[in-house]
Amino acid sequence: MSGKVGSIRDVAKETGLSIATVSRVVNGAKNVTPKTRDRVMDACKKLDYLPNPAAKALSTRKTKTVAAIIPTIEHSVFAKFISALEQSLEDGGYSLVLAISHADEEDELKAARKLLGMGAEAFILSGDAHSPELLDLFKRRNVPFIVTSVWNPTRDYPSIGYNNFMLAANAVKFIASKGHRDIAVLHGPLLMNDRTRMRREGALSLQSDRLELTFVESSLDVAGGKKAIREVLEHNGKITAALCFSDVLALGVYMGLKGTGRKIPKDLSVMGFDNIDWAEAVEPPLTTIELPDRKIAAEVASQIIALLEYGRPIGSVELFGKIIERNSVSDVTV
Amino acid sequence: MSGKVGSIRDVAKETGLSIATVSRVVNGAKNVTPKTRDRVMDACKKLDYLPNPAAKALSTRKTKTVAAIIPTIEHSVFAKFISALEQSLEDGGYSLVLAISHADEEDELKAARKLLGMGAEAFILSGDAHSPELLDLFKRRNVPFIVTSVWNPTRDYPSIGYNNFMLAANAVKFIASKGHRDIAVLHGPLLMNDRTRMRREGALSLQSDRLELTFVESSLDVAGGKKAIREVLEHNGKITAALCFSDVLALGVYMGLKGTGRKIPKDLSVMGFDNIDWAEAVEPPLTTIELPDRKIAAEVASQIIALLEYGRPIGSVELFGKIIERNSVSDVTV
DNA sequence: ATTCAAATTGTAACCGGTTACATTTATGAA
DNA sequence: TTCATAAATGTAACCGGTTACAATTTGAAT
Repeated sequence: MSGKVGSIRDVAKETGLSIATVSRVVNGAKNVTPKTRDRVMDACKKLDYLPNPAAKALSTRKTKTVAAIIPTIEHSVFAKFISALEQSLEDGGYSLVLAISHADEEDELKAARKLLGMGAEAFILSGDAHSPELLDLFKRRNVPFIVTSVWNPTRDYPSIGYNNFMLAANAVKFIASKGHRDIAVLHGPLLMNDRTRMRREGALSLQSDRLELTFVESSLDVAGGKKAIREVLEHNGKITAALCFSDVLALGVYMGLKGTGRKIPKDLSVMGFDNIDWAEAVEPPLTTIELPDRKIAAEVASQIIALLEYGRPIGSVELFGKIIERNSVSDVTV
Repeated sequence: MSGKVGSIRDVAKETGLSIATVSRVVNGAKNVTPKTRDRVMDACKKLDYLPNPAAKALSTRKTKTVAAIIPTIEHSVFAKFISALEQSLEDGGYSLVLAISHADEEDELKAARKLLGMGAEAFILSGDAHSPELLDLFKRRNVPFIVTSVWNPTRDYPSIGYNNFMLAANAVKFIASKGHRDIAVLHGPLLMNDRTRMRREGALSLQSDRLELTFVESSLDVAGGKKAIREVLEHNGKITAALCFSDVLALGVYMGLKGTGRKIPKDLSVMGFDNIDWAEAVEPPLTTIELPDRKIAAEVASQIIALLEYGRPIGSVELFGKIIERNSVSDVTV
């Protein structure tokens, strides 16, 4: 399709200079006369010259491209993360290429092969469950990668994220501190989602004879939360609070209560996870945990760039969530 | 970083064959002896060989990469679109590279330059407002592109999407058919968003002495819808229905009504746009317009591939929205 | 066994950049 | 003016694939 596009030799011919000189000015080398620089720049403009990326990548062996593989882009947490990542990478002169794994290790592996085949220089993975084959592939080819969303210092590769176990434990503690003794914990699918699993374990670690936790798994959407809260309330009338491992589930709880006569937070306290953009606008405003997704993205980008540009090794870093207290969880009314 | 990776000449050496033959088997040419094929494949596996994409792109002048520039990824409509696009392109052997324009023509132009510099062979743009410089750049370099989300057969470049003017007009007609005469129309920022502008005009075209439309602009999020509905209801008590050009605004309306004593749909009918995944789960279930975003993505992908592979020219295509009637708009109670 | 076309494999040029090294030009001190 | 040195520019090899064309092998027919 694309018609003839000017090459560096065309520019050289146009200016009467050599391709080496053209290359120098295009790459901003300092040792060129201002006069020649201008001459070349004019010719570039005139010929509409853009360096051929393939040629450049071939001779420098650098594509300035990093890959991210995420389970889905259709959840705002990931969308926000990707958006921030793209921004940070861009600022550092790198491009982001994206693939979706659908939370499937096989798909992730296939995506990684493809992205490698596109020249990705480093990888950003999500979560803590990856096929051994993928890890092996990275090791054999010496491809740097970071795992995000989770923080797990026990692995031999770097992870940047939060401690899901702690986050959930802290949320439970917060609710318990309001006097709640019977708490429903709503979460999305456990299968292939170690983030959710870690949160569940964190909550579970606080279970005791003074604190009864009822776990309900549902699809990770509003309909799931709605269905889940209705079911659990029907079977267990003592529950006074619902902890949702995702704000969309919390919205489901809001909707599930409509028409039941129960009010939030008088009859049921609800707490979310993520601090999604509408968490404050909902009625009553949702108490939730703000996750530092943009910060993770920035940290990931800066570490990857530091590695790729200066060989500085990547270290794991833990980032912390913050409870945003609004009006959806109240002291238990005796 | 990456350690030595095998090149095609290494594989040739390993097998004792020539690089041409290796290239043939790697690319699945038919005229190779099965025996040689196996020999090469084994060596590839053994040496962990992956063809260098830059070299391949350089000699074939094909990157198998298409670019999409979208205003934001943080709205589910775009996220869904991108997800579907990635899928369809992938199935056709192409990769998607993504950039975010923040609904800014300058950013869009910059992104396009960068993506061109990454070797994108075709572009997918969103909406109908683009800098002339960008259009000119594409024309000069003969880069194929499609505009999506909108359908506008008057332009000299192809667009695949829906007719926003008609969509909004139909929505207004639908609400009016239930007997409503005073309708609030809530929409996001008009600035830099021709989709919203076209919808507004479509609604406006139905304004008459029998049909009073009150337009309210707000930020495109739940908080915006909430604030907007409260304001408009305060100033105009006759309003019996709210048409929201986005489901998130509709959710804002739901929230805005809480505590005011007004009920949906008894006191206020509300209709959305998008049929977002939770539209059905909300209480009462939201009547809205389903937009064929996945279908657009599939259509866009298949046309782009047909062009890139077989030179088949791209044609504009109009896709239609569909009103999904649930329980949030009712006949006006006199 | 010989011949010849068809099938397989090899050789080498080319894609469009970068860069080490060689060459030319500019600068300034003697 | 002359020469030493530094700065600017040029030459050509190289990155790792693809592919036209040449060379070789295979196999069927005579």
